[in-house]
Amino acid sequence: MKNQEIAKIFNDIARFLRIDGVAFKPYAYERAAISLETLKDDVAQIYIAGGRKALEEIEGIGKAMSDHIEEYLKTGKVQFHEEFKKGLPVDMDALTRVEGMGPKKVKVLYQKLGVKNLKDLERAAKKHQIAPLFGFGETTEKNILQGLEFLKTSKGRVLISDIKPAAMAVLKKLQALKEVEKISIAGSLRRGKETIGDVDFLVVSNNPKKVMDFFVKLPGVEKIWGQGGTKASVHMKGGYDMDLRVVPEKSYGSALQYFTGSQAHNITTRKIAIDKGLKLSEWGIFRGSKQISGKTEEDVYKALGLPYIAPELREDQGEIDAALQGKLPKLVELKDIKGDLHVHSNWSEPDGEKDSIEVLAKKAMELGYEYIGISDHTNDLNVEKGLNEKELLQENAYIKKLNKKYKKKNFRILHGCEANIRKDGSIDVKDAVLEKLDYVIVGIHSLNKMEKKEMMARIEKAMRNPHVDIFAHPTGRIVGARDEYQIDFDNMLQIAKETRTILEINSSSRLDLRDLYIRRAKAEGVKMIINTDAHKKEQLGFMEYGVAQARRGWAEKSDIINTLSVEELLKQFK
DNA sequence: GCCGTTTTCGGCCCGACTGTTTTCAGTCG
Repeated sequence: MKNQEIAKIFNDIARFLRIDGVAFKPYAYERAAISLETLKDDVAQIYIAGGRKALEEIEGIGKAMSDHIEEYLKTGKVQFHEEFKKGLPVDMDALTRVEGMGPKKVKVLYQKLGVKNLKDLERAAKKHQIAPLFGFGETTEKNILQGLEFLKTSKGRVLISDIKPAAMAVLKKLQALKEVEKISIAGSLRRGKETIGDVDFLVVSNNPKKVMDFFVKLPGVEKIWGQGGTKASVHMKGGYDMDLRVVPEKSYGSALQYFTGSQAHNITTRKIAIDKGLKLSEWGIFRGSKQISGKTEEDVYKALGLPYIAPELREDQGEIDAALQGKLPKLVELKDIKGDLHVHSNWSEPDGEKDSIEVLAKKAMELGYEYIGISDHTNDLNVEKGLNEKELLQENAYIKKLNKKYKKKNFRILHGCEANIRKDGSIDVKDAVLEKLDYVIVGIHSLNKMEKKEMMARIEKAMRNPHVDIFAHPTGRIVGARDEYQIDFDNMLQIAKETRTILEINSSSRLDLRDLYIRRAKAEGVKMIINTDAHKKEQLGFMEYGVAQARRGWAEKSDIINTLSVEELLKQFK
């Protein structure tokens, strides 16, 4: 989609305008960029269908913005943007990634020292050319070097499942301190975002110094960026930062609300406060200089005339309007999940690291599940020694036998498979065999670079197979590693609806469907299932990340079929 | 540049920190 490309240009323009000291316009360009980024339709299609008039109906898009969009769609460029670039030919993205470097400093360093990229910046800082410059100084130069150092050790944004276990371990240790009265994780981790920049802890304490001393000496701390009266900041060996802030108890709620974000959500809540003659900050809600709220998050939202809004919804994506109208979804929860149907066993790799069906079942029972579904790969998947049809039937017989044992434990093992969708849309297992299984998952595992039309025909054919129940990782994206296939998601939803195919929310590093797609699937009434795609018993624990993604997609219990009892679940399958 | 059940003109979120120009600009979250 062109949406993201144009959004990037608008963000760029905003930055250039800021450099020139233009007031307010940058804000308008940023708003337009956010609006495009989160738009569900392709802006090119909108333009084709409704012309400029349709463009101007988009939130934050007026006459000038629609000029730019039209120009980009016709020529692939925006002249207004090109002019700016000519005036400041630097790697702005990289340079502003250095902590403390903003657009204006970038401009000064380019004009005075010819700094165009990170290498130039490092050279200039090491030669002490920066400190003498007007508006800079010794500390700024030192901070730039430190910022460059951090960039080298930083992994950037980290996948949530790579960081949350470590964050929870730290949380537990802090919780155990008697000096800690209240504590919570904040930031994007609390909102359940798929990638996390850094981990934020918020604390109420009767002895902040002691808590912070403990924090900076935690195992895994590689470097202490800073430690003050109310804030400590450290860099971890894992390549990410953790921040700890101590706040007064009377501001705990407003601070938690503030540090949880998102920034866009905060801006909107603060505007609501202004409309009510109030002022919202991390310190509380104020009427004049008098604090009227702030001890808990519930209080803060209440003072704004809103019900509590779950962190996963706080992205300024319509949650405030929904809250005002009393139409917030009742989000699905981890405890609603009754089983996991995308699990691989050692049947498909006897000598590998996978666990036996019995071990997986035991783990599922420990998680409080009522069922587990074994879905090994099939014929085509040589990498994972996919089961052939004979083996699949043997596995089926074995599971039937096992189930007799589990019956008195009120637990059931379901038998499925993760079959492969071939190039032509056919399935790599015969219908006669598929028919014997409790359910059938299909997925694309090769030839994922097909043209959109071909790819959609392939997917449609697979979903129309009368035995196919679940479409695994439907868009093919892998967070931070691979973009989605060339697909038409609206079309996919229509086919899923028509064929009653259930779309998977895969909890592994795929996180596919992603949040915005989940929301669209829900809107179309397409059912989904949250699976882990576990290849080891520990990975059954990934479920929480799929649930977080589902919640970010506004999904309710009724949208997710593995919240059903086993009898009801089986009725969902063809 | 965009927007509007208090506005078609006058607003655009808020506070902390840093360095330095000692009153405020730049940056961050």
